[in-house]
Amino acid sequence: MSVGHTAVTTQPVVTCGGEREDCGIREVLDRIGDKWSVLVVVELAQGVRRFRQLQRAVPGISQRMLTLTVRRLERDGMITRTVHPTIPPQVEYALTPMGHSLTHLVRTLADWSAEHRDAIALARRDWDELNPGSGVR
Amino acid sequence: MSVGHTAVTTQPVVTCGGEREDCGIREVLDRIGDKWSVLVVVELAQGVRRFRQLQRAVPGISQRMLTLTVRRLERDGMITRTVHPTIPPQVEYALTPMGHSLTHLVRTLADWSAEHRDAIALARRDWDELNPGSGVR
DNA sequence: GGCAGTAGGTTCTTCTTGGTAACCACGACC
DNA sequence: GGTCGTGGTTACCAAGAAGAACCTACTGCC
Repeated sequence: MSVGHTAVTTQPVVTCGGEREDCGIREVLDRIGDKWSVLVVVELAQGVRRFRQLQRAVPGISQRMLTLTVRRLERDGMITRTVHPTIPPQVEYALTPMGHSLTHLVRTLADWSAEHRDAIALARRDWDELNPGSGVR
Repeated sequence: MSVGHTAVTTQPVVTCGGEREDCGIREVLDRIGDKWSVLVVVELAQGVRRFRQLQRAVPGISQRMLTLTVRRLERDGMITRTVHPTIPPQVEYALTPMGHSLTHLVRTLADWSAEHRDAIALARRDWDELNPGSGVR
């Protein structure tokens, strides 16, 4: 911003570590940014769970969404799926080490949220008062 | 809280800080989990930007999506929008302190992503080999 | 006069996400 | 014999997010 001989157009000050703009943020968000993944991970952080247990622990999730969510998490190596060939079949889901490291990340998110929740709610109220009926939400 | 006289069914081991399952994770993800917010925040972390600058810096974003994104970020108190009543009007976007704290969070996300990217890609390939044509993505 | 740039707004269409419901096999329970 | 519970799958559908294309109003440049 200050002195420049030939004008530095856009000097990267806080890049993401040498990568372009994106870094890998989009990848993470594509993975856990959906509606249910983090909730399932948080529940599995408490211990091994079966399908119905998960469904009951995550209120509002449908069978299909839970199926899709655990499949994706399994595919990404975040959880393991163990089938016991009993009748009726028992399927157990558990976090992998990588899935467990994800819980730390989730914790960071939660901490940030708790820290700024009030300020955000306040900012929203102020903004909504100044811009009534703008349709932004 | 601890010792229960009538059997504690599921003892929370890694709760999110006393709140239910959710904590504030969903709030954060609802805020930054969309396709563009983090990218705009990352770009603004480099300094003050104008509308067109942002649009050029975030490849692929449409005018409308950029408008919506900056409006929402402004509403949540993450960025400020300063209009200079010149002709043509100049509008400058900048991070607030809270928006800046968000960049730290984003950094954490990026670090986690960089650390586990390879392992995830590997897990995916293995899974896709074992489950061909399952339709999961 | 015509084009580019600036900061959007408006409308239309497409794509993705998530939800609902039905169905399966199998045994247990009543 | 009907229903429940288990762990799914499949088909269908509604809502919202995103994209594309057009519009404004204003000025400076050639």
